[in-house]
Amino acid sequence: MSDTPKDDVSEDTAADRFLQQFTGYRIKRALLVVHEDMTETLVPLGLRVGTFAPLAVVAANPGISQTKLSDVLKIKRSGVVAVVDELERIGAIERKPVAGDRRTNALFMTTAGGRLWQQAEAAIQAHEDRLFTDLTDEDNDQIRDLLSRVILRAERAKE
Amino acid sequence: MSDTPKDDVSEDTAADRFLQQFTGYRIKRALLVVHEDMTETLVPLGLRVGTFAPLAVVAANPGISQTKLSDVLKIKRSGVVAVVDELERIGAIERKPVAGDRRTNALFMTTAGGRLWQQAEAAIQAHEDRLFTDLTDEDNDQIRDLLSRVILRAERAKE
DNA sequence: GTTCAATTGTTCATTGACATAACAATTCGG
DNA sequence: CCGAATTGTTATGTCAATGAACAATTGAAC
Repeated sequence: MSDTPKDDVSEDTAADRFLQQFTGYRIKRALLVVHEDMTETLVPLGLRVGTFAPLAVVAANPGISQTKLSDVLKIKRSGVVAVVDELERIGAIERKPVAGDRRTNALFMTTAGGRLWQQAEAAIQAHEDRLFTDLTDEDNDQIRDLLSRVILRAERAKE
Repeated sequence: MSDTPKDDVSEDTAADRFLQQFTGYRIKRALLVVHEDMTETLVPLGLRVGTFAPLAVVAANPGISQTKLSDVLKIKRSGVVAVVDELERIGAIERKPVAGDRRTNALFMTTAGGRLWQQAEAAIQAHEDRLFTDLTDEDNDQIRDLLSRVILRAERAKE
């Protein structure tokens, strides 16, 4: 990546600056780099960006159902199946039957899954510290607060 | 969307808050809602989120090559082909041969494309104003500055 | 109680937005 | 001039997510 031809740097950055006048584009680019670094962080643990969040939710909500999980993650039930399959296949969580309702699966972390989650959480924390190290704690609070307000604002507008 | 079953609001928002402790997840959620609103904004004009940025770059850089466009957009040349195909098919831009190099395409906006771009830019500006209306101008400057620093930081770290 | 509607998890086909690899045509460098 | 590099292109795959249909099960009306 260090050998990128930069015969035209000024024009490149000018075009880049032009595009970044749009906040939406800026968010996309930010997500791109964060996603990439997060992938590198999780792969050694056998996780992906798409399995980290589900694992986090199950860790914090033992016995949660798949439908509930789909609500929290804002993805469809059909999408949850694949993710839960994967996490079960690597032995991190397991589906258990629920007493009063034979339709529902209750999701629990295994003990191995608990260890995995500990590692993953620490690794992601380090990843965020590393990625956002230029930012002060104040900056971090700000960016998170501002993003939250964007999310809330937009979701309220959808109703 | 207004009839979402909310029998369990407190737990939902708790789980949500838990997930949003991760800035990466927050960015993803923010992008999700922004992307959705942006789509609704662009579809009436015959554009998509994925064609807006290329159109913007061609508008600001008449005669740009596809390879150059792929650099600016941070996508591969093969991906540019489909996007340019689409923009050419709807009559917004056109490929023109370059004098000294028969390999290269120079991309230009058509006059219809110019009108389209004017509308699209105004529409997206309105979309951002609407979506970020809760935020002060200061907030907006901050969020954009912070995202930029995240992007720069991460891209520098990749080298 | 029975029956009809709703819920849960699942499968399958599809989409969107990319990436990778190979390729022909063309241009460039020594 | 010839081999290396560049440009656009095609074909193929991947990743994340969606939508539609489905069987099993549960809930509600009455």
